[in-house]
Amino acid sequence: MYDTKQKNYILEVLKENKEKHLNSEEILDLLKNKNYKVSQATLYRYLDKLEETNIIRKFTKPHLSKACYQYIDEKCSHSHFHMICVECNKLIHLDCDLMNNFINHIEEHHEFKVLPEKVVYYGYCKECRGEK
Amino acid sequence: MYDTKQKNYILEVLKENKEKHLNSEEILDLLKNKNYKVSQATLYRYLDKLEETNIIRKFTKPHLSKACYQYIDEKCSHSHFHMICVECNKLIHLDCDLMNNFINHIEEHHEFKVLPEKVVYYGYCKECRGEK
DNA sequence: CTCATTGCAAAATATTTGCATAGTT
DNA sequence: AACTATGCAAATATTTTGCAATGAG
Repeated sequence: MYDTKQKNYILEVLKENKEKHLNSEEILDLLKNKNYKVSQATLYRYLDKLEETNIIRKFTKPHLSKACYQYIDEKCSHSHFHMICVECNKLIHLDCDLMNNFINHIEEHHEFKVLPEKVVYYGYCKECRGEK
Repeated sequence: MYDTKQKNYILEVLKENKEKHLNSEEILDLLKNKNYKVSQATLYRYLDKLEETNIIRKFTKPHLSKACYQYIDEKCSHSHFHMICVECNKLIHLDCDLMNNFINHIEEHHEFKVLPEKVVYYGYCKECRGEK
């Protein structure tokens, strides 16, 4: 696989936004903001390769039409759950000590190995609960 | 919402395949096999309604382009959660006090009201873990 | 020089929508 | 009769592909 500026641009933007779930459009916007010229086709082609080689993670959610992508940082990516507000669609990261207790309990007592990175809780965020 | 044959056809097929994740095409095929005439538009429109009212669950997976749908069996009316094996696609019901505590903890300490019926844990079941 | 990569536009895929007709209450 | 649901085809949204031109090694 040849090393090209387009690939470096894409990786740069993904690394700078480790904490976010970016869809293709958002990535293209971020690239444009930096005056990096990358076509949509190139982006999709490279995202596929990055996912295959486990450098990024691809997310699809039932209520979102676009797929999202996130750079995998061993330090943080594996250690949190995601919560999505069904009202405002906000994505919230849940960092919680109890989480690991819970995962371990399921593994030990219910014989199921939960993949934490795939956990998404749907519900109502602070703001949207207040509005009701 | 009026009661129509198309809706009954769709529900019938979904109920008969409770254990499976069906995509729109598969549902249309099953309908066709029974000589039930339902258009694609009607199917999508009714699937949306069924999901909104929590009669079926919609799944999207990063490696599948089409969404999948599954009837939620109401025979277990008590509160429980779902686990799905990413290897064999098996759906497992999880009845766990710790889980309820955890959900309550999130509500109290992380200010997010989780919708329990939408909780799905992805991971590896007993059998599929053994194979590795 | 060879072959991978890119960009463009067109195609493919999946889902949604407008509208006239049919069906339900 | 009033109003919802359906089917068709067209529209939309997202992603993928063919192909000629460009760039990397």
